[in-house]
Amino acid sequence: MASKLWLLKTEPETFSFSTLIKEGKTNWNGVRNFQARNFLRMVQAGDRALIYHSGKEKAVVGVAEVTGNPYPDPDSENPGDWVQMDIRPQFALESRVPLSDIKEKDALRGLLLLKQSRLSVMPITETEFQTIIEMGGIEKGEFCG
DNA sequence: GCCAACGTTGGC
DNA sequence: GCCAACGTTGGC
Repeated sequence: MASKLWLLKTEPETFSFSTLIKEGKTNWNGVRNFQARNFLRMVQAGDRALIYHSGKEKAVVGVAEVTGNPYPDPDSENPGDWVQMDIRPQFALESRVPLSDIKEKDALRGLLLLKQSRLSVMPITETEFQTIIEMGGIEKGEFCG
């Protein structure tokens, strides 16, 4: 099964990539948006995700790996309806990629983030993923995909 | 601080 | 089922 690529959005004041690195893993939960949930259900173990900081930062800061398939979020009123997943940090970008740079890049014009900034889980293409991490100073092939 | 986009709620 | 009002989020 080919692994998929995602972009996960978080408020760094609430949860940041550096916290993820410090803790070594986290439980990605609390998604209460139908569209985001539908994407989250499509995530599978081994998928990778860019981590984007919204708010003051507005930049992609790193890459995380999904360590297990999504499972019910016990914090929700209807645990059957909502899911969560476990992720771990893979690597931080050498330089963060600000939203302003993303907007100027032709290859990233179709990025869902630009149209629906409120979506907390969204799919991205291989090209978009590669483009962003290269903008972040990571050479293609520098990590094991 | 403001506005745009989106989601939710409630009246009809 | 429609739509207005309101709340939330996020960017500027």
